[in-house]
Amino acid sequence: MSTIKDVASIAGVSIATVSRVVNNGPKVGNKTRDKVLKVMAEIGYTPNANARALVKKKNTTLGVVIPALNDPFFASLANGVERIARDKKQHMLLSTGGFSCESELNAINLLIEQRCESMVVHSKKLADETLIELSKKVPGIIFIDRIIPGIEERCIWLENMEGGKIAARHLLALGHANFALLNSNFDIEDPNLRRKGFVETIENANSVQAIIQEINHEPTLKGGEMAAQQLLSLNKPFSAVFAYNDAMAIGAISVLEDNGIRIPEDVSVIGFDDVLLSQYSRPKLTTMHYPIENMAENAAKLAIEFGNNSASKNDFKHRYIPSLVKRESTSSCLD
Amino acid sequence: MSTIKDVASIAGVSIATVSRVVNNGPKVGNKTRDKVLKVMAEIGYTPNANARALVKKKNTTLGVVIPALNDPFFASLANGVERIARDKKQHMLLSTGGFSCESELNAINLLIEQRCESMVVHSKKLADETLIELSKKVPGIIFIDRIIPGIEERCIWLENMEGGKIAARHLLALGHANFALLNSNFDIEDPNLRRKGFVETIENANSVQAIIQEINHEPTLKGGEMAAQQLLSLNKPFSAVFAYNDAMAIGAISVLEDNGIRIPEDVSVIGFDDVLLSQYSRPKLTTMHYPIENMAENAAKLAIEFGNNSASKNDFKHRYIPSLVKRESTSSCLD
DNA sequence: TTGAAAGCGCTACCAC
DNA sequence: GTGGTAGCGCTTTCAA
Repeated sequence: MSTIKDVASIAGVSIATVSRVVNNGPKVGNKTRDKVLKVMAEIGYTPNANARALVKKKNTTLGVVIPALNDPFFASLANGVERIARDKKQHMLLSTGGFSCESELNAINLLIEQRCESMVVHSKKLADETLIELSKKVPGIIFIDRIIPGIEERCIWLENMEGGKIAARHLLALGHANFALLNSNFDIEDPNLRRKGFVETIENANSVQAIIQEINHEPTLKGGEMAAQQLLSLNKPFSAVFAYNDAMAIGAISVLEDNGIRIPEDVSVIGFDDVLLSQYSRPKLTTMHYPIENMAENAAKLAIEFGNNSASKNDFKHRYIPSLVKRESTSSCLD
Repeated sequence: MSTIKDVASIAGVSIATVSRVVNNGPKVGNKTRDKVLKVMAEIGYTPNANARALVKKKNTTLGVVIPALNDPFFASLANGVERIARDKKQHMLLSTGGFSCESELNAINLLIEQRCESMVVHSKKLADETLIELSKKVPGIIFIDRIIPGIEERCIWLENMEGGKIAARHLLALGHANFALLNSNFDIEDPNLRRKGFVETIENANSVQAIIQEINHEPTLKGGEMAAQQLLSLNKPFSAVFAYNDAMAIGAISVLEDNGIRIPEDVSVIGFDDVLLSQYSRPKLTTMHYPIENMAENAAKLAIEFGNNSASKNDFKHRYIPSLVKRESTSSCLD
């Protein structure tokens, strides 16, 4: 691949001049500029971003860490970040962190090696202290979907407990009293918070004798199916299901329907996340809207500002509340 | 951020020695190694990948270009590439190419600037000649989901026409004679090829008087809804629908059902791609399986081999044929 | 086993 | 307007 030297020598100018025209620098004669441009086109010169980053001590690369790509929730996250990257003429380096401590740390280190000045990181496994350490080392790092005491200004998060409460209130208002909670078995905070909000709200309600059966599984379509199967085998009555996410909800619905249970006539189901899929499932899924794409956009903007040391502190929203999207999978309890 | 010099001076050794321990180089005394390691940990040293890439004239970065992230089909593609990247200890740089010539070229150039030695590119808009030019400049570039005459060894593609044929044969075998083709209105080759295979097969069949109505829309859920709406308003009989992709198929099903048409009792619907969603739609979608993740993995391996000049030509599969996945959305024509 | 030094491709500063 | 050149952080000879 050709270098700036090649261009310079063919065009008969110095590399300084070539650099100026490449960077649209000022003070370049028109004929010189044209000549250089012509040579660049002829030999197909493309500047080396590594060399540039090295001398400028700065990248045009925005890093993202998500657990995996093939999950619509994380795809939306990445998509939000990507949009901002494009807006700000940055590139996006994506690194998947999987679901373990080590791989999350690896993914982040990779971005640091590339000297991404800004990064949006979705980490659930790493300890608070590790992340705080990291936040000191990398000024432009922002943690999404997590709240870390002490560095809240570097975090963007959703109030999971609120989500549980809102879902419970909705189901309670519909007259349900026998609940099933199909929760994630991942060892992270979110399922606990959602459960807490859900359970507390129900227990504080005056409905006599509300019961809640909880079953934990992988937060996937498959996991939802298995959880529903298990729920059915328990053989206890329930008229409302709160699933950890839309995937579980839809998996559960499919098993429930296969067993002759009508949604929402016999059982109401509510999901979480509001991924695209939930609008197209049958029945359309009632769910808690998680504004992840919007959050990701803000995280990316914040990361870039922090990376530039230009964070304007005040005008950023860090805390988001999910909202109920009422569709077709929930209805009044007919018992 | 600290550099190799910092480590060297604190540890009281030369930068050459530090470099050796960082790279697990040979011939480093044990105490020296330990001392250096200790300093690195203390000051939180992370090697600068840009500097490294500059001198080695080589990256550990595998580039990918896809149109967008928030489409499950492309997410699968990226996921396949990512898996191989991880296997081969490479990083993945993702660049979105959108749906225009300029943005596709931008996306590719970005990867070239970063000097990715290997890249998997999904380009539908750029001309063959441009891509051939590119393939000369970048030895490790592989084009996925496209076949470019002259550089077939650098391409991995699916036989779209075959897909259309197989879908048609399936529907014909079920006794259908009145067809609707809900095709993509994108100006690329795929919809044309799928149509060609579909239409030819039907016309060559001996069924008297087969009719095919074609409607074009965006290849999305929304587009499928609109296409179905339009189809209904045509007021002509049809008992089988071949959609450009699963999203359109599912969008169409939702409109059809809203209009009291039962799937598959009244109308059979077949999709294309076999994205995860199609397993969980109701009814479960009959579709053409597009082994995109597998293709992407192979593309990534190929890209890495070509990037290393070590392409072992013969043992790579370049041409893929879609296969029918029979689920619940198609059945015999009862008319 | 270790160090000195050249040089990767580029930007930015200083001369002219 | 243009050229010369130091130096970004690192790897890799070559010597010692």
